[in-house]
Amino acid sequence: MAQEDVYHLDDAGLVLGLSLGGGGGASDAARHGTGIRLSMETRLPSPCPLEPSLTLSMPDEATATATATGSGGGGGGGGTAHSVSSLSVAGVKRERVDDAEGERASSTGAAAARAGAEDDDDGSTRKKLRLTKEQSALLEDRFKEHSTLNPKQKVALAKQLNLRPRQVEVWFQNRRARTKLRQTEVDCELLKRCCESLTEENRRLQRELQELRALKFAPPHPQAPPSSAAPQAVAAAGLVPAPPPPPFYMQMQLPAATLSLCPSCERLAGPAAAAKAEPDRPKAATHHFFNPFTHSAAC
DNA sequence: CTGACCCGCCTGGTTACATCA
DNA sequence: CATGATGTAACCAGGCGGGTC
Repeated sequence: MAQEDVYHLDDAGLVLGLSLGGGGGASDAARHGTGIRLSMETRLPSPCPLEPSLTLSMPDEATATATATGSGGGGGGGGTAHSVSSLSVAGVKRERVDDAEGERASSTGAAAARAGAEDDDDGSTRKKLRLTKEQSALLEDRFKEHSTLNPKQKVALAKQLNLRPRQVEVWFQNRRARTKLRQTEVDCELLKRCCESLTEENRRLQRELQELRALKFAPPHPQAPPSSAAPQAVAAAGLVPAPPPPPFYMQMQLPAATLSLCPSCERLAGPAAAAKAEPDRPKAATHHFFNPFTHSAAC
């Protein structure tokens, strides 16, 4: 699924581009975000008050756009087809992973917790653990500090929470996914509003262009009052000093790449906060996950 | 130096289960 | 009490980067 719409209005010097993409064979684009991009630029005379240059994209746009030519099928290619068959081997694989975790986790606490978690497991159905409020609160606190954990931190946190390291790992994975989902929802809403604004702006410019053409080819009539539908042109001639209000994309003044949502307080973080670099990420965390908590200035 | 292999971690997507209205 | 909606722990396949040989 990929869609790209580019609107050209050359006579007015306006170029609008909106591309919505995501999965559809671009494996990394699908894996590293929704691939939603919106760009807009105008080509107007420099003294013109309408000089917006807006680019909206997902936080990890560099990765998404740079590698969007990969072969298809990646990501959630698992689907239901494999899931059915994988049920029979899930236990085996999980056991292998847990064994590895157990070896890495030298603490007896983790082993004890693991044994306790599997005590009542009959092997046919997976028991769903419900984390306590205290466990969730501590996990949230750590997630706000860092959205990823290195192995040492993971084991230490698991020990502290009396959980298996694997459980801590899964919790962080799910937490990142939830954060990203909410961020995507926010971005989509923003893009929707922006698109509506641009559509309206496009209509207005089309009308203005028609008016200008009508004025150009109309016979000269010095007594004629200025047309209200071509305010900018007439204003440029010094006749009416009232330009229309700036469109939505100009009111925002924020590149979407720097907009982020803090799931805790549901507020957007500004560009200055997003400009900071996350200092000490774990070694393998090279997937450009944007952590709104370490960057956010909104909360 | 380069390629194959392994390992650990990541992601998006899915499933299963608990909880609640 | 039954049921659908929702949240989330647990899982999967596949990809990537780093280390080793």
